[in-house]
Amino acid sequence: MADYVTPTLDNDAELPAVRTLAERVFHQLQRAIVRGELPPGTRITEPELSSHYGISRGPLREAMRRLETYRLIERVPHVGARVVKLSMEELLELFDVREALESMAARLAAKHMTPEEIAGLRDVLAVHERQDDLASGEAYYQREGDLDFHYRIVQGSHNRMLMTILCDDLYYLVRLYRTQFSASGTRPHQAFIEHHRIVDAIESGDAELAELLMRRHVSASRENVAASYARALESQADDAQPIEPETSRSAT
Amino acid sequence: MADYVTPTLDNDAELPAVRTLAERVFHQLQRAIVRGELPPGTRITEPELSSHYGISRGPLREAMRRLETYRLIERVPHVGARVVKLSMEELLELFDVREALESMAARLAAKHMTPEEIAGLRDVLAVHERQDDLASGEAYYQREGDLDFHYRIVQGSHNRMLMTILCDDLYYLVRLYRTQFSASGTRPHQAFIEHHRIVDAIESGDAELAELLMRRHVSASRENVAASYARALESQADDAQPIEPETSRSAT
DNA sequence: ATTCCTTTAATTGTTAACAATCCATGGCCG
DNA sequence: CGGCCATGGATTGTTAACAATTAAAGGAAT
Repeated sequence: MADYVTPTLDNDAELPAVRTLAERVFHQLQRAIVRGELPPGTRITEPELSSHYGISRGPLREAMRRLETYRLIERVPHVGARVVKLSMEELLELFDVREALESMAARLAAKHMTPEEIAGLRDVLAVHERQDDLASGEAYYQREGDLDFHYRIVQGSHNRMLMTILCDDLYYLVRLYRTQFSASGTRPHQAFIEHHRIVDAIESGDAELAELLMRRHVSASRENVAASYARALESQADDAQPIEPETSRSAT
Repeated sequence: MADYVTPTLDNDAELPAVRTLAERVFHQLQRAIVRGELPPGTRITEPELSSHYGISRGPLREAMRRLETYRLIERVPHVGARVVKLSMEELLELFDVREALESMAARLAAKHMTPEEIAGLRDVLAVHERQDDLASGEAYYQREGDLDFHYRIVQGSHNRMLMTILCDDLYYLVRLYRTQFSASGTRPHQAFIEHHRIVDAIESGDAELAELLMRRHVSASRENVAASYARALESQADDAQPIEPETSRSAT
């Protein structure tokens, strides 16, 4: 619950020292969901999973409850659980939350970040630039780097509650969105420029500016996603596939 | 997990239709903690509590895990759980988070709130005013009303994720802080004025202004708490009682 | 007397069996 | 032929016993 995830790619070595069966299975299930091995909407049944992972239902239920708190699955009493099915509306809502929290984080980071932390942030930017030179097409790793950048600023806020909400509670959800909507990681170059400006503002201790820039940065990212989604909808309208009935009640 | 708590005082009738033992015990424990019947730092031991509530350890563990997600208790694997002990630093951190999220909520509310919702908001203000006339000393219920005001605006944002985080995840924590720091509910009149201005901005659809005013409102509340805490520390310095050693590492 | 180790009691983690609830299938009646 | 009710299977909720880990108490050696 309080392990402040470090997002340095997901290496198989499960570093967070798993001390219990429930923890181990939680990590395995979490990875399976985020990677898409358990597609959204999949029914999760306790006997099946417990036998699959070779544990009994007790620890499995504990793992499931934890998945529920991270909003990766949804449970209904006496009925069951399913892998969460994300909608574009919810993704845009998440962007609003991130805009509010991360701009606050940038403001606080400008006040509280240490010189060492700022140096580390510059290093991250340097790595991005190098990767951008090598393979500007390989947007996947670069997006992981984007996460890294954002999380370092959150850490720099020195606000534990902010860290918990952004880097702990919402971490898996952000990654799940990324895989489910196939991570339309466009506008990488513009993002770089914005990152640099944010760091400059933080380094000069200009809290107001850092906040404003981060706010615009997240907002621009939101609009970018919304636009590319609208485009996808249009081009989809030409094809045969209509939207499946379950999601057709979206326009509330 | 998704029951959008209605904060209309805590009547004993447990309305959220408790369908399971774990749920019932969760509510009982939650209330006991928020009311201070289980003081901060109290060790929670499973055999003791399960026998006290007349259930077995299974459902109790589920209730405890839920308490953990609401940050009302803290667990350490193989060791145990304790009721969370709040510090002033964390309270101020919580205010920063609320400032970020609630100002965003006000902005969205100005865009999305329906006339009916706005009318309901005005009703809440009217009730406050009446209570203020009758008993301006009775700050307790009035503070509950303050919660009601804030939560209606969050509902008005029509952003489910915002609602979940503010009205669900952070709800109990806010109430716990209120009891633990004995709810220094000062400056009620000024708060009324600010509430009115916020509603005016929302009604006229001025998102920018609503956001700014809510931001200042929460920020002022934060400064008020910080100031009265500093005052309390001063007057305490004269008395015999020094701060207990555990919290003396506060000035980081 | 203090430090280290051993042992022991208590608590948490885990398991498997039991009970209650839900959902779907199939038959019955209108 | 369609809708309602009963029945069966499966799944979740709950329980109690078992295993593993931890922290503390007590004794031996330096």
